[in-house]
Amino acid sequence: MLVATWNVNSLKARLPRVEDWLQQVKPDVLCLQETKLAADAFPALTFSGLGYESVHHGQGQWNGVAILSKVGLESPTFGFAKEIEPDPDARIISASCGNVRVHSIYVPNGREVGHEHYQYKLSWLARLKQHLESTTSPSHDVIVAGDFNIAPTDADVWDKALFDGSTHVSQPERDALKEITNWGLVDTLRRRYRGAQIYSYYDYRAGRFHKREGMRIDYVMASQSLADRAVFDVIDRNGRKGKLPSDHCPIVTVFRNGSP
DNA sequence: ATGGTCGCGCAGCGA
Repeated sequence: MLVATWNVNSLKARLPRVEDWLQQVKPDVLCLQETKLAADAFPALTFSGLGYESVHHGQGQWNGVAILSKVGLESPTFGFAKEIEPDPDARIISASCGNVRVHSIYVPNGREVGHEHYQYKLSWLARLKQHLESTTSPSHDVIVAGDFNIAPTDADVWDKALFDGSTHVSQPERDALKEITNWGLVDTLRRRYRGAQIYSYYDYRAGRFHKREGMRIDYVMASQSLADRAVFDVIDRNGRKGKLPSDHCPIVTVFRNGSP
C-alpha cells in the first residue's frame, strides 16, 4: 500500500498539480492539508473521476484536511473525539482505509514561542495524543500523516543557528511530539535515512528550494505493525518543482501487504 | 539590497 501526505497550500490553487500527481504516483491513500476550502467547494467529483473516494473537513479560507483513498474509506470522523476539548479549526480528519486507521493532520504553526498561538499548538498536540488514545490502539495498523509543523531534531532544519529560539524546534514542541511517537508511532522515513539533511518544506522566498534550505516538518507516522512492513520512503522533490508549486513536498511511504 | 513569495481576498495578515 502506497500512502502519501501533502500540504497543498490551497487545493483550489493546486488542483491541477494534485490531479497530475495522483495520475503519476497512483497512491492508495493521500492525506491532504491546507485545502483552504469550504465543504461545498471540495472537488470530490474530480477525485472520484480518478478512482478515489474522499472525505474533507474544511472551513474555507484557512486550514482544512482531507483523505483520499482507492482502498476503501469508512467511518470518517471530523475533528477530535467528542470527549476532547473541541478544536475551532479544521485540522484533523480520520477514516479507515482498508484495515488501516488513517489520520490526516495539520498541526498549528505556533507563530512565535510564547505567543497565544504557541500555547494553542502545545494544547493541540496534547489533544492529538488523547484522540489517538481514545480512538484506536497502537497495536493496530495506524497512520498519522500530515504537516506536524515541528522539526524533530536539528538534522531537520537547514540552519540550526537561524532557528535557535523559534518555533518548530523548541524543546516543548519536540517533547510534545515525542509524547505522540511514544504512544506507538514510527517516523519511517527518518528511520531509513538517519541524519540525512532532507526536507519537506521550503519557504517560497529567497530561492530556498533551489538552495536546499528547508525543514522536515511533514511525515508519515506508522504504528509498529505497519512500520515493520515499510519498504520505501521518499520526499518527492519533484512535487515542489515547476509552475505554481505548494511550498511543501509530498511524502510517500510504501508498505508491504500484511500477514507473512 | 536589511527583503526576498505565495494565497487569501482586496488590506494586510498568516505561513
